[in-house]
Amino acid sequence: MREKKYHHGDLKNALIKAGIEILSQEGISALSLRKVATKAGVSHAAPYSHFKDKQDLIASISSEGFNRIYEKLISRIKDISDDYPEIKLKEAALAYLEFALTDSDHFRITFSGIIEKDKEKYPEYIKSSLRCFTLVKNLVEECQQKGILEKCPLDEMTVAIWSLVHGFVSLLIDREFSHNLFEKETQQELLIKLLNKITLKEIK
Amino acid sequence: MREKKYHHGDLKNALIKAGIEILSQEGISALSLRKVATKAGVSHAAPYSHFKDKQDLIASISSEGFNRIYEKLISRIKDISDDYPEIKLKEAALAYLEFALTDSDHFRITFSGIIEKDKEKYPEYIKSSLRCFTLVKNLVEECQQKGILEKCPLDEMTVAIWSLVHGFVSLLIDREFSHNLFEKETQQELLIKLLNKITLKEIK
DNA sequence: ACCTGAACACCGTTCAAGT
DNA sequence: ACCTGAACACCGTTCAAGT
Repeated sequence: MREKKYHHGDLKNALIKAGIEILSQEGISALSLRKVATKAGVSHAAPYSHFKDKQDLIASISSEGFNRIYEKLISRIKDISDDYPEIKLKEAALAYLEFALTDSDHFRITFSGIIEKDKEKYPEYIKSSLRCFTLVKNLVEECQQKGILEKCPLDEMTVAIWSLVHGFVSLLIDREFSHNLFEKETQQELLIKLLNKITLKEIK
Repeated sequence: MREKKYHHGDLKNALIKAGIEILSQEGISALSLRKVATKAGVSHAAPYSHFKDKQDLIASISSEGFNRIYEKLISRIKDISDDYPEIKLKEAALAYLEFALTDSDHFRITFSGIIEKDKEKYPEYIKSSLRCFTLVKNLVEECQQKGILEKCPLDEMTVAIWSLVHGFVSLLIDREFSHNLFEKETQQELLIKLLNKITLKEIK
């Protein structure tokens, strides 16, 4: 039972977690370094022992965003038979939508482009992002092999699928679709209909 | 030659313009009410005579974002014959991409969802946004009538097209696509290939 | 190595006061 | 009606100092 020095020994992760909690409770505009520090029970200058600046913390929060999306997709498709890649694709899209709806400010900050030019400075962010892209790519490849998706270059089809799903959920949480669009069908149903505009066989 | 009282008589628009300039020159993180006021040559409290708060100014900047997108699309397709709606659709998509690339921070703030729950409070924003949506809708309808796009419910196809294009350019300016994706083809070419995943006839 | 407290520049917002 | 200047609470960041 060794005593941890300072805080609980893993202040860095505690700060990331505190930041994500603030995002879900109070939203992006309330996310400040000082509030994150207070929430983690340390002084306002303590975060600077673990992060270069606020952007550095946001980069970590964004990486964790990709990690949570990855975990969510994986746990949603892991029990689906390889015989039905179109069901995997459908469930992955729905999981993506679900994350954006339930953790919308975390989703938003993950894709806020706040990293901008210095993206090379955040290798962990790149890694988490790429892992998600690869997951989608594998799903798309399975679908191509089973004749669900056209056999064009894999990267091209992956970008098409991701762009469609990402664009839809982004415009959705930004409330760009007028309300009467969802009288007849749910958001989930509409997303699947959109996917079916690209697939060769209908996903039900 | 009548003298205008205070400033130049249209401080409100001057503030919006100043904000957009800051966005293009220094980016979103540099956009502050105080800096906007200074740039327009007034005191830091002057904006409160024209905007309720910072969010209210951002709502106006976002409305202007939609207006500029609208003007850009219109001027790009106005000389194209009605016989080629697929060319109109293509040029509109390219214009959308162009705006996002050249004015990326203005584009980002327009879709930042900063309006959030109180969107009803910003009728001008809704109006500008809806005008863009309607423009796209008309293009999609023309394409459906000429057999370029499947004849499903109009709103459904419009959402599909807008989601695909919006998702692609959003992920692009957020640098989510790894660099080697664009070795063989340009961003423009890739966008058209994505569109062709949805169209019934190939757009060249 | 990790954290604190004081310090500084900057920000959003309010309000009494001026024209 | 429109703008100013002072005021206040809050923020990001730095730095000397403490353990």
